[in-house]
Amino acid sequence: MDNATASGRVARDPAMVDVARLAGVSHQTVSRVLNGHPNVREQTRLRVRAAMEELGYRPNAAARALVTGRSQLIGVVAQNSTLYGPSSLLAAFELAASAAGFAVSVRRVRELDRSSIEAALEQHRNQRVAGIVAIAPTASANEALATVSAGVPLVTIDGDPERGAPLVTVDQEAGAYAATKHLLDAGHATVWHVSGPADWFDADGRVRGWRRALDEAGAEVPPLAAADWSAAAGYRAGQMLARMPEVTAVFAANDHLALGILRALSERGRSVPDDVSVVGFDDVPEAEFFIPPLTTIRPDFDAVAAETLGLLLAQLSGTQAAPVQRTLVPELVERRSVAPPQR
Amino acid sequence: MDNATASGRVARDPAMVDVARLAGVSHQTVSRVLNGHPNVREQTRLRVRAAMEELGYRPNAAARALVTGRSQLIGVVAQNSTLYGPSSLLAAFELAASAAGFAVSVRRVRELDRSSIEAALEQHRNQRVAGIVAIAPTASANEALATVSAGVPLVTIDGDPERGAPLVTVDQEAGAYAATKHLLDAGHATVWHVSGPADWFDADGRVRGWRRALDEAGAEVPPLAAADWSAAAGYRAGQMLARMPEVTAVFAANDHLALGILRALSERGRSVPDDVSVVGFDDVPEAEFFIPPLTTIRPDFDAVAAETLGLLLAQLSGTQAAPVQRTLVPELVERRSVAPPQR
DNA sequence: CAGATCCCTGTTATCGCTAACAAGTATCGA
DNA sequence: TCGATACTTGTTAGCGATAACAGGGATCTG
Repeated sequence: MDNATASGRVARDPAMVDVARLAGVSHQTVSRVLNGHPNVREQTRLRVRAAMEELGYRPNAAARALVTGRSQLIGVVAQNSTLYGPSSLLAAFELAASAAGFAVSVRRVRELDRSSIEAALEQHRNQRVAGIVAIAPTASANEALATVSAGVPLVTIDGDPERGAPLVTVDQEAGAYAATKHLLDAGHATVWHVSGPADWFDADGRVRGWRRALDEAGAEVPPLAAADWSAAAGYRAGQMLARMPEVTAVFAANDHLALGILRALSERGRSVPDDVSVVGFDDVPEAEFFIPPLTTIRPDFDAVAAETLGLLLAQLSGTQAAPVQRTLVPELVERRSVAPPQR
Repeated sequence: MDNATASGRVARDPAMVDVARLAGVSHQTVSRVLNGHPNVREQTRLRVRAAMEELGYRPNAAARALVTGRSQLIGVVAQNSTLYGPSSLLAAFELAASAAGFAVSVRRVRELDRSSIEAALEQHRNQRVAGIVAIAPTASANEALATVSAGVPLVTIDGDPERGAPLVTVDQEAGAYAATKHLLDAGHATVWHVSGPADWFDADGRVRGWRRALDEAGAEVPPLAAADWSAAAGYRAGQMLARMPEVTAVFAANDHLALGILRALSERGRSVPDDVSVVGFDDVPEAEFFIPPLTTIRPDFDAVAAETLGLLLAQLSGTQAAPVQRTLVPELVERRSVAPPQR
């Protein structure tokens, strides 16, 4: 019972053999045309292409993946968060990958713990993804990744540089250093810091950059205000800082913290930047419209995404055997939340 | 040349036949165990599971997809944006799908035009995705979707209710109505509106809800301030509104517009909420820390994601033949940006 | 002009799985 | 006790592509 009868119509989606039959060639020749193999006569190529067009032929990725053992899929493991940085990164990566002809399969995990990450990697490998990208900004996530051999090319974003695995990061320390130095250069005696969650590398790097800038300037290192990434935590920290007259400059670990700090300062009548200067990190699109417009540090997420894809593709093509790490230095964006301290 | 020799080791990843050999059954029985088929003896099931464990067997999704014609993949078409609403929605959907055992393949398009969307759908179908979710909040996106028969279950989010296709939306009109009514109830003679981009359904619905509330109250309908979704556009609109003494209440189409408006008002010395009341839409996490904390409308993105997945799974199981539409009503979150008008 | 070489194309085997059918054993009611 | 009806398992045949090899015709070389 051939359901591809002389009528020319087939019940199922057209496959390679259907195209081959219509074009009067073998399915192998169709395959060659599809994959751009050089040794096909021009005339044949045209005939095959016409047949594909006519039947609305669409290659079956599953069949191809089965025989080659590799799909045109890149797996991503990410945390379930709407934090600006990770979200932007992911969006940028998806766009870059789509442009390169890869689909991106995203697995969100609730927590970046060992078992969640392992499960996510497992499922990616079941799908026979060509490579995996892990957005792993915490220590626990990195420990988990270290114990798991992916079996496929793996690139980590925002991970642990010590691990020696392929990695793309934003240079948090350089950004924090620039932010702090900018405040010191404006004439402040020292700079206070409201930090992100302790187990994030990003937060840690920003603390280090802040401290290094203070050390180099010989400035006193004030106590660290530990927070998380939320505006709420920034507000709480800001309520403390606002009460201390000696606080004239604050570097917040991200823009949302800075927003909370701005409100706390405003509520206590401390003017920004006249009484207190504030610098953030991330340059969220709306930072320019905070009150006042926020001076901040801008990482280039598009560049991070592009580098990540590049590293992954290099591993796929086997060009790159040794692990490679790339670090991107963010830039300072000056707005109106910084001024010299008042006399 | 069998490379799975008596040594028990295989060069390639273990396949079903390897498990079968070790467990002393046929590969079909392994398949049955894997798929939870009922008619397998308990003892056999255990033996097979043990063999799977021992070999570290992992099913090959490509092979399964090839034979069944369907993968455990859900394709998503989304625009390349970091707007809070779509991003949150996507993250929530990814989490829900992961929990249900589906991978989510995301294709980002730069623009929601016909050819981009068609290309994205095309690639999803090549992957033999089980179903597709389109985040299609603009008219052009919906036109494109209407002309394309997906050939697989398709659920649209934020799309055109007129199309009659399966759809999940937030009730923009109800949200906007509630926001506007809240301001009128506070005693304002009328409410001005800064709207989102004209070709978005979300923006359109919010305009309609705003107008309906005004009409019902018999209030004058002031000219519409058309903007996009950005804080920058809000700021520009705010600069106009701040100059007009008769403006005492503004409903912004989203929180970031509201942020820009707040800054513009602040710059011209018009106090919120004393001189002007403002309501936003979205309830971004940091809205509580705007100056002042923003009264806004909160859509439940988790619920939207859950409904979407539910609709898709229902279509997959064939339970749901007729197109179904679900609408979720957002809630008002009262903060401090609304007060009665000054005497 | 014979033999080697290059192009182009076709044939066959295979990837790892599920579907469909077949067949053997156990359980049951008459 | 015997046929009917489970339940459990195995055998065979694809799914739609690529890989490897084979072979025929044209072109090149000496």
